[in-house]
Amino acid sequence: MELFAERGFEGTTVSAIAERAGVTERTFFRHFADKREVLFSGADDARDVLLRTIAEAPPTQPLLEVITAAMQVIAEEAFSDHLEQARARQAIISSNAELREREMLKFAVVTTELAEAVRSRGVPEPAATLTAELGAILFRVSLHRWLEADNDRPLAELITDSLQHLRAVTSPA
Amino acid sequence: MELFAERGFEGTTVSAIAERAGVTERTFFRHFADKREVLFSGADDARDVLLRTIAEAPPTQPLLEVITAAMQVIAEEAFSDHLEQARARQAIISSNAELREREMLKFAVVTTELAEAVRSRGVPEPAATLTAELGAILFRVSLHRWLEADNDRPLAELITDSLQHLRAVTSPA
Amino acid sequence: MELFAERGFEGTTVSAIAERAGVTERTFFRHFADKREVLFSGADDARDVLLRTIAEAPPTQPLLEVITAAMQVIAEEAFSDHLEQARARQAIISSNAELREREMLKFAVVTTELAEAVRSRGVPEPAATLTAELGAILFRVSLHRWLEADNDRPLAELITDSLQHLRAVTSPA
Amino acid sequence: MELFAERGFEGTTVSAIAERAGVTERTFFRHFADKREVLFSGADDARDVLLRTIAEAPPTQPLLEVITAAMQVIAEEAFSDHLEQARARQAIISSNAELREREMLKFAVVTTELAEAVRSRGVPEPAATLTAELGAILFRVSLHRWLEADNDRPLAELITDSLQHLRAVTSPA
DNA sequence: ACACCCGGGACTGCCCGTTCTT
DNA sequence: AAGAACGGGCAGTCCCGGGTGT
Repeated sequence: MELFAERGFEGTTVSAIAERAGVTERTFFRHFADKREVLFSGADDARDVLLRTIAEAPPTQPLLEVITAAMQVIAEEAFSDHLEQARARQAIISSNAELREREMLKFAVVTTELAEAVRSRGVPEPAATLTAELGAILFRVSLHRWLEADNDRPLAELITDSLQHLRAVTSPA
Repeated sequence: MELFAERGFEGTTVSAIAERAGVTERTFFRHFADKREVLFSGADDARDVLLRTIAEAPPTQPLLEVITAAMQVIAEEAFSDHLEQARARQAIISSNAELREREMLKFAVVTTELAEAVRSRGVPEPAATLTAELGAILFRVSLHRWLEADNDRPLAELITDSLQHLRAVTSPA
Repeated sequence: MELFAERGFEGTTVSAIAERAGVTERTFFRHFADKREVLFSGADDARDVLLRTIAEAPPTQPLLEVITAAMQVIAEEAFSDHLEQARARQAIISSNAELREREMLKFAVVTTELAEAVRSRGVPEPAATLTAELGAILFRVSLHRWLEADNDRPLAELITDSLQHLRAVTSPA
Repeated sequence: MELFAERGFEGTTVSAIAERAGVTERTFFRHFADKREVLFSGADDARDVLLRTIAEAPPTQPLLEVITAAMQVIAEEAFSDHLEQARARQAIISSNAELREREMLKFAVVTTELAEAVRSRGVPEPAATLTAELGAILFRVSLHRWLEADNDRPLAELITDSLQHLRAVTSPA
């Protein structure tokens, strides 16, 4: 992270990272599948929490509310206390196309798993995929708003707010 | 494309592509920014048509309908006559993580431009971004359904259908 | 020069230079033999003046004095009014190994021509080459001292001063 | 070396060198920082010997003599038995501008370290740098004379001889 | 689990030659 | 004579993987 902040992602070679960590390049690749993965290795925990929370939700609750509630759980657990850190990380990701690609792939994988979770609650396709994708959008848009420089509202609140905007936008009138 | 079909994307070296095309590797990279770009270089035209169609739509029409209508235009122009080709292309992309990443980046770029187009029609944030993202989802889900092996409905129809599903999913009840 | 100052020599591509100058890359290479040459194209004038001044010196004068006098001429003509510019240029050169190499080659070429000029005044080898090399050293050391941040003595004076130091260093005692 | 002799330096590609050595291009660059370095990789040993010999010399000895003595040590150790080899190497270097540049850079680096060694024996600037540069010149001129086709005097003797010429040239009379 | 050595593909940058145009 | 457009070719760097030994 220090190196990325100093020289940027592209300006930092794997060799330099390994040296700073006191290991060889080869060892770096034993821990991370590739260079980008360094910035995403922590995300798996949040994903597990998300899916588990959804699985444990009461079966009668509307799906979109189940999902937003689960996202608010991870918002509290994994994000709320690390705003500055999240901003720094996002700044690095935003400055590099390859990292943005990877970020979207990560989101897409979770979205796919989310769709699977929705299906297993009895929703047929294409509604299940659409629901999961809506959840992903809500989280992405809310996260983006949360990370904006002039924001001071908590992430969980922004998720609720974004859901309301979403409903307003979707209504046919 | 032939080479990708024969040996897969990863199994095909740029050197082999260049040789087949009768040029040097260096020349390949003058025409395509990187190896993946070969599979996406045609998408820019569709994007231009999309944005232009939206810009020319009557200003009173609801945004989501403007967007879906524009997507149906490119569905007709750029997709409908190339189903088998699109399936082959999608099979290659789906088989490779790097290509899926690139595909999502392309979608994201268009989505950003779409949000800009929506804003320029008077919609404030965060509604503009949400609307653009909804449009992107609709297109992605519809395209996916269109490419499925057992599908025989036209893409434009699937877009309309997906929009209705979307509205059903979003309604609070 | 602006580009080199902003992004460094290595960080500046020929393509960027050409673009800034409003021409194509190919045209750049018609004017400069290679990228490094941009920083040395002005040096040829000084060299001509140096060699001409030596050729015109009275034949009885001691060689080392002829050379130092000629160097003081170009110190006045080509350097004295451009201290800050010379410092900026030197900072760029010093920051890059390839440029330092080229700088030394340039010096070496002049030194060879200088040796030829000395020989043509009747000095046999190896004295001629040694004399020329001494002249080159004097100029290099003096130039370096002149460019130092805390220096305020004129270049011509530093050349005289360096010659005295040189003599002190060479005397066998 | 064989390849350079056959086809010249520019006519020899790194790919050809690697192939002849039975490794890949990639491995070549792991051993040599760049193509030119092949011709200079042995010089580091001589440099180490030079600097160590100077460091071990009695502190009262005049500096220029310390340096010439040290150069005579490496003349015996590293050069005297390899005249033909040195001539072949020099012929390659002389035939190519890039190699001459690199040769001069190598000399300059050693000269800088030499100046540092001189300073650490109590000589102030600018005398230290001048002394080191004089040493470098002596070695270069002597080496050049040694490699000339019609020479049969040993390198160590030429160094002594060149020093005397240098003193004659420097004396004000 | 780490070290070291090598292979190999993707890319980029510099530089050169040709051809057509102005 | 100078520039635009296009391609060739080589050096060099980076990411990443396999093998092997400890």
